[in-house]
Amino acid sequence: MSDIRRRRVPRPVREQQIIDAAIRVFARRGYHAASVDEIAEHAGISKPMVYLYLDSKEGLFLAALRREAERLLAVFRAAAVPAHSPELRLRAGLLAFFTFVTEHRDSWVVLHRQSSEPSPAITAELARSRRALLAEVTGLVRADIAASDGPARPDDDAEFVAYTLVGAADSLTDWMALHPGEPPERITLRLMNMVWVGMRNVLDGEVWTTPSQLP
Amino acid sequence: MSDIRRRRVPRPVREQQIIDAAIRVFARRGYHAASVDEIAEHAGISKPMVYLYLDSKEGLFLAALRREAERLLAVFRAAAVPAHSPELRLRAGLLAFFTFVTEHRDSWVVLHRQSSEPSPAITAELARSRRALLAEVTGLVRADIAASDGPARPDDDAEFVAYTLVGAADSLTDWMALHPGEPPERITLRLMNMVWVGMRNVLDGEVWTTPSQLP
DNA sequence: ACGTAACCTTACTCGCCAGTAAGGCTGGGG
DNA sequence: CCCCAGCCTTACTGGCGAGTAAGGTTACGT
Repeated sequence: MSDIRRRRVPRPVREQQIIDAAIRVFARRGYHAASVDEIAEHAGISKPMVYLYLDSKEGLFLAALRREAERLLAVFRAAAVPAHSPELRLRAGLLAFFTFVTEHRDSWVVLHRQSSEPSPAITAELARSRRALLAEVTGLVRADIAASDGPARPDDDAEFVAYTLVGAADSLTDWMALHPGEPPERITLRLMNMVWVGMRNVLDGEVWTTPSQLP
Repeated sequence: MSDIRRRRVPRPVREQQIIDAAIRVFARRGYHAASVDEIAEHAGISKPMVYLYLDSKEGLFLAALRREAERLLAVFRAAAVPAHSPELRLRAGLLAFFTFVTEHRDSWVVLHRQSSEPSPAITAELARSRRALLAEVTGLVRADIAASDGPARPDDDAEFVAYTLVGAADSLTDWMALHPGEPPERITLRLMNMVWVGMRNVLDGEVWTTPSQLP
């Protein structure tokens, strides 16, 4: 788009352009249906360049995956700093997440909606990135437990809560698509509202009991 | 496996066998990487039979999708009957869901972990099945609102709660894989515990407020 | 000025797999 | 007993797309 039609771009720049294009195409078509030719074209380049710089289709996908996973994790970590109280850390983390998804929808699609791909390497990398996020949230929850006065709970519980939170946030990602007006702040607020009290219940070992006898 | 090697199986039976095989293979490989040949082999048959009965690879996938979506929805509906109180309905529904996933893991993988497939028809069908589940849950939540004494809440809230619940349950599906011993009953209990109070908060319009000033 | 490394292209090969043509079995109804 | 409807097979075609061979072109350092 610049005035000078920049041919002959240096490698590091071109690599990022290729990854940018890859994310767009992978998000739209999925790993298998995406063709390297189409990605090359989006990057304003021909196919052999992709192979020269990124080795293979799988290598390209992995590079894209890693870059975006890194981005998301960085944003989350930067937001949920230990300076805040547990509640505010969680709130900030959720807000950062919803904001990221809003602003980088394609990245999110590639990051999350691509399971059951053939290559073990890809499956592994996908799992790794999700685990990293889960670990971060689990850490948050555990910190909250440590700060609270209740008895030490088994790790299982922190993990359980983390899975619930991440899954809920993930699904609300779809809800956002249905309500384009809704700002991330409102979604975060509602989710906090819904989840905060119950979290304390689980972590304090309080048990929900069936209000009348079971059938 | 039976004593008589049953060649020449009647069509309706064979169709179900093909769909059974398809679910196993699609779950393992994903839509694109799965080959019709492999599915045919799993069904103890040759490829043209698949095309004769199910038309195309896409038709086969759609048939599998529809059958399993139907199953899951039926199980959920049967459990969450209106006879119970809202809480017990939700509990029963969640329990049915977790039980289904435990017993039909492949079906669940095909049903949920297959987005961003090329064909619009498949994307549409996948979305339809998820929407059906969400609609069911939203209905439950709405029924709960109606039963409660609070002011009429906008529909948005019921939908929001439903997305949260479905997403949480979905993600806990992964948690189950990590904790094979855990029975569906315990998972359901914990999730109810975590979510029930907060649900009331959201539906009653109570607002979580930041405990100290925001950064 | 000019060589060379880095950038980039056209024009292939080759294997895989969806889909099909052409016809062989077999068993139940007349 | 015999025939035909419905079950099933082997053996193809055709195209798509990952990966590559072979070489052309620019710009930067000296």
